[in-house]
This record gives sequence, structure tokens and C-alpha cells, in this order.
Amino acid sequence: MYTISETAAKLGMSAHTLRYYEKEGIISPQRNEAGVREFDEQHILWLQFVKKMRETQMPVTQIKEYTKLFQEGEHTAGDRLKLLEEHQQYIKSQIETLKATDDMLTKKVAAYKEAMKGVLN
Amino acid sequence: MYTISETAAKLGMSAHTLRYYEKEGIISPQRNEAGVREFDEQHILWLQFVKKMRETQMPVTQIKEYTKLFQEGEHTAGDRLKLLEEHQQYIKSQIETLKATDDMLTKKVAAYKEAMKGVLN
DNA sequence: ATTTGACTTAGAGTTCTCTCTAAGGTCTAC
DNA sequence: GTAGACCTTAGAGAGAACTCTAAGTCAAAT
Repeated sequence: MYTISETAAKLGMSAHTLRYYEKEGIISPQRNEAGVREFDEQHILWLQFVKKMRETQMPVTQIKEYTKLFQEGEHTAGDRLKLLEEHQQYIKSQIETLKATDDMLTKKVAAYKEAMKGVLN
Repeated sequence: MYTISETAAKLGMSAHTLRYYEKEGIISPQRNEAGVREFDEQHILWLQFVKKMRETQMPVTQIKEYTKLFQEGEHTAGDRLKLLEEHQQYIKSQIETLKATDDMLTKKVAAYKEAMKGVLN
């Protein structure tokens, strides 16, 4: 069992963010007698998944939607699958965009270096 | 010469956004006698570059900084190069993040499909 | 001549995702 | 038993990047 700040540290996010996610229904940790949140390994795994989705620009609303479907049970598997596949499509196209810009920048950087030759040496 | 809405259409962004970029000093179109903005091919090229930077998550503040350096003249080439190289580094690491999540999703999607076999057929 | 539709401005409003504040409760160590 | 470091809440604040509004000007078309 981990407190909110241990969990936050483990995940590299802030306790504030975890409370925010809870308010949004993305995570639902148990509480002890004193009302203090208790996160377990399952929560950590789920949050690692959430983090990956956020790092790849999935909006919080979509993560909420996915979470809600999850809680509704097995019959929502098809909808969840659709969400995941759509996000994967987004990721693939974002990779292409990044690669194209990477190539463009490589050329631009080379041009800069060429132009600066006299200055640098 | 293009009006703001022609330019916006050409670039796939809104006229609002172009005015916002102008306010931020990222673009400085000429004005005609009536005060109407006039964009030329150079502006289009510059905006295409700006768009690529935005699509790859370069913050508007950094684009402003790059623009400012540009206007200050040739002696800022080194600083501009540094900005571009840093952004390229960001792009490369973002590509890695996306690839890793893509792989993770591929597995997850496969697991979903496996679990849903009976339901689908 | 008036309508249509484009343009202008300054500034307000929106959305997203946190991030922080204030006021207070609880646990552990000394 | 009190200091310090945790935790709690509701709700406000922040920053980024637009996005829109209101009030008005202007030129071309009918």
C-alpha cells in the first residue's frame, strides 16, 4: 500500500494530479479509517497506463470514457477496443508528422551549419 | 497576395489564429491602404514552418523567440540553430515514446481480440 | 442605395490540464 | 505534548493556445 505522495513519486507525477484524476473518476483508491487514500499495485499499473495515454496526447475525457466503460463490465469490451484502436491510429499518424518534421529540421540544421562555417572555424 | 481568410484556408488554420500569431509577433503581413492584411508567398512559407513546429508541440513562446532572433539578424544564427536542435531532440524522444506506446497498444488490442473471439464469431 | 460578405479592432471567453491555496485533521518522534 | 511531516477538502488560480464577440469600416454586386 502506498500513500498518495509515494504513488506520485513512483509515477513521476504530483499528488495534486492524482487527486484530480480521482475527481475525474479515472482512479478510485481505497481509503483507510482516517480517510487517507491507499494505492496498491493494481492502481500503479493502471496509472502507468494512464500516463502512457497522456504522454501520447490522449485527452483526459477519453481516458475517463475508457475508465467508465471498464467499470461497466465485460460487455463494453468492443467499445474499449475501438477507443484503443483509434488512439493507436492517432499515434501512428503523429509518428509520421514527427518524422517528416525531423527530416525537415535535419536539412535546416545542415543549412545553418553550412552557412555558419566561416564563423565557427 | 492573399487576404487573411485566403491565407487561413491555404494553411488549414483560422483567420483568428493568424491574427493571434500576428499579435504575438510571429508573422507581420503588410497592410493595404484600407488597413487590410496582405500575405505573400514568403508569409505562406513561414507559416507552413510555424505550423510544422506547432504540430510537433513547439510552444508558441519558443516560436516567438525564434522569430525574434530571426529579426535581429545574422548574428543570432547560432542561437536559432540551438533552438532548432533542441526541438529536434524533443521530436526524437517523442517518436520513441509514441513507438513504445504503439507497441503496448498493439499487444493490448490483440489481447482484447483474443478475449472477444467467441463474441465476434 | 442597400445588401452581402469580407475585413478591422480591443478585449473577453473557452477549454484543457493541471497546480495551488487555505484551513484544518492525524500520526510519529522526541 | 508539541513539532513536523504527512494527509484531507472545496474551490480558486494559472498558463497555453486559441476562439469568439461586438461594434464598426469598406468594396463589390444587385
